[in-house]
Amino acid sequence: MSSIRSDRSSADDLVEDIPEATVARLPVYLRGLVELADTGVATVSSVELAELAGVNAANVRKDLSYLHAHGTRGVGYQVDHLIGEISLVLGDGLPSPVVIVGIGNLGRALSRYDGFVAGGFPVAGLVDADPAVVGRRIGGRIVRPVGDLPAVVAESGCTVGIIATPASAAQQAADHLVAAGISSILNFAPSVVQVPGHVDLRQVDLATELQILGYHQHRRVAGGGPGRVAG
Amino acid sequence: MSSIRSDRSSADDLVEDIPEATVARLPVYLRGLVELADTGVATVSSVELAELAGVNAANVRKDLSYLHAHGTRGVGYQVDHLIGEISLVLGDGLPSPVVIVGIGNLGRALSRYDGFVAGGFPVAGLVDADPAVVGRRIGGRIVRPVGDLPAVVAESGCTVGIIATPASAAQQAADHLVAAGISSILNFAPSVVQVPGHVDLRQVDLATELQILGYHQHRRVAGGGPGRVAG
DNA sequence: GATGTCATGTGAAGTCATGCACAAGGGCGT
DNA sequence: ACGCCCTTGTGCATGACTTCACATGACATC
Repeated sequence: MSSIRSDRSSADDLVEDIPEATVARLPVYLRGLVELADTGVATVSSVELAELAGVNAANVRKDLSYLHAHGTRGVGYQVDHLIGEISLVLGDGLPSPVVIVGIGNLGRALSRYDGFVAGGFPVAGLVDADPAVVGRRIGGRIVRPVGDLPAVVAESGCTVGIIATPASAAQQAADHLVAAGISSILNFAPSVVQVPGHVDLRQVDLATELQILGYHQHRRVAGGGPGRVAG
Repeated sequence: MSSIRSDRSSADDLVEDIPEATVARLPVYLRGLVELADTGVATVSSVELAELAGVNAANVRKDLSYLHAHGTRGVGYQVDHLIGEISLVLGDGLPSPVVIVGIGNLGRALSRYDGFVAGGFPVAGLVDADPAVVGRRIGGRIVRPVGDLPAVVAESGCTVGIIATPASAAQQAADHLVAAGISSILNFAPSVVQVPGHVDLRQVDLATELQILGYHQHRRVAGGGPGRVAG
């Protein structure tokens, strides 16, 4: 495993190439581990952690093998050590402030969302294109115009942008964020946006999720029923 | 393709087995297609649709081949026909009301989210465990106690539950929803919840998404530093 | 100190998804 | 009516991820 790509690096003993699927599970592991640590549990087996995260135990072991977080055979993994390793990999050592673009219903809710701060992602600024919204005070923060985006980014050194605009404004918002130097974007708008290759974009689409649920439900009722219900 | 699994059914010409990855893309296609239809476009090629959805063209064709939405060679796909087929597969013919559990910041935002109604998912009810919240009027709807969940579900015939509670209450909320007869759950709480096999559960986790972004960013800066791109 | 028990780490196989490349086929111009 | 061109539909190969199964290794007990 490590020998395969030993050609490069291994000088920096940091993460080299963690599969996306694994990366997506690490935060879930981390949550479970923190919970365990709060309960005073010192060690955890891959089976326990797997149960906590809702995945296969072998999967957990393989995932953790990508980090330098080795366990002890016959015992398990050390909870606090694992927390440290995963946090390190996720870049959680230093908090990354976020800026939220689009202060509508969703944007307001996100501004006040405790999970951001708790997860090391304090809200550094709020911007909106609507002059009627600019200047308002949301969760102790003043909404600034989109034109201030570069300034907000520069002041706070924030690196993550959250798009909470309507779909029609999402691409513009993304462009502004990219122009301001943001390199990671979380897009809540139901719209496909294009960004340069050096920018990382993730989509969180409520409507899509519901429609996927709708498919399975529709299928359960119509497709799985007796020859198809049809009402 | 059709001959492979002609052993069973083919009597019900409905969808039989669409890959998850395809299902996840269908809503994106649908959005693009509706947009095209609004612009008056009648036909679309797989290449155009692929660009609109941000995926590969062959992927689009393969995806659509799972539906009974065949195109015309040399021409492309008929936009309105495609819209009909995808809507049908996603069960979008009849709207599925949703009930939201947990009326905090996020729950309130979701209650007022226009995308739900537009996507055929009208909000049928709001419930919360906190007596201080119960009785309040949010977006024209009264918040009811969790105990009313079975009644709300029965009245509205809603089939989708949205969990917008804190993580600590998520499992309880899920249990209540399942007990009330809900078969599809969208969980916004940062917590793994267990549901019976006949219930479909999808996770939407803002903190996790941010942490995934954090990984890539961290990696770009720290891991990729000297000796690789770095800018 | 030897031995049994337990959990990790990983090779290997199986499953799923992606993308290329090309044959099949329909429409349009001449 | 013929043939060209364009786009669909899809076999196949590649790659990514998951899961099983087992050997490796550590700890505790006797």
